[in-house]
Amino acid sequence: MSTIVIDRNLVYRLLKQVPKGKVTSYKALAEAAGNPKASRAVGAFMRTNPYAPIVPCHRVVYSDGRLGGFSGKIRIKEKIKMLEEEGVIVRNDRVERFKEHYFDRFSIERAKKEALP
DNA sequence: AATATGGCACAAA
DNA sequence: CTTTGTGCCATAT
Repeated sequence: MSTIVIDRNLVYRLLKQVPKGKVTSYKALAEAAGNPKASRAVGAFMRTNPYAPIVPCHRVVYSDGRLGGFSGKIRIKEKIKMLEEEGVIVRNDRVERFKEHYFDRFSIERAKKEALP
């Protein structure tokens, strides 16, 4: 019996809580949304994100600080550029001082009240 | 409807 | 540190 395993809209709303200059991970979002195992699905949500760039999908990276994808290989440069404009230094596909920039203090309560475009 | 492919994570080697 | 294999869930074909 199956139920919803991870709520796509909830993930988008949670992601909106990540402030400029910070990053989060696919895993953190999956956890916050209630399914720690669904990190890969979160990636799929980002890939088909209808609310970009209102929903800051460029602020989502691997849980170890590496960048991961962004629509293939070429446009990864743009992700880096956006992040650096927000104050996040990226070197060798890795976020510098990852821990300091890492955000995972999501509020599920606030997210549920958030509206989506 | 069935299989393949991903903007992932984690453990083992 | 790297590579390889496995689990997971949503999308693309």
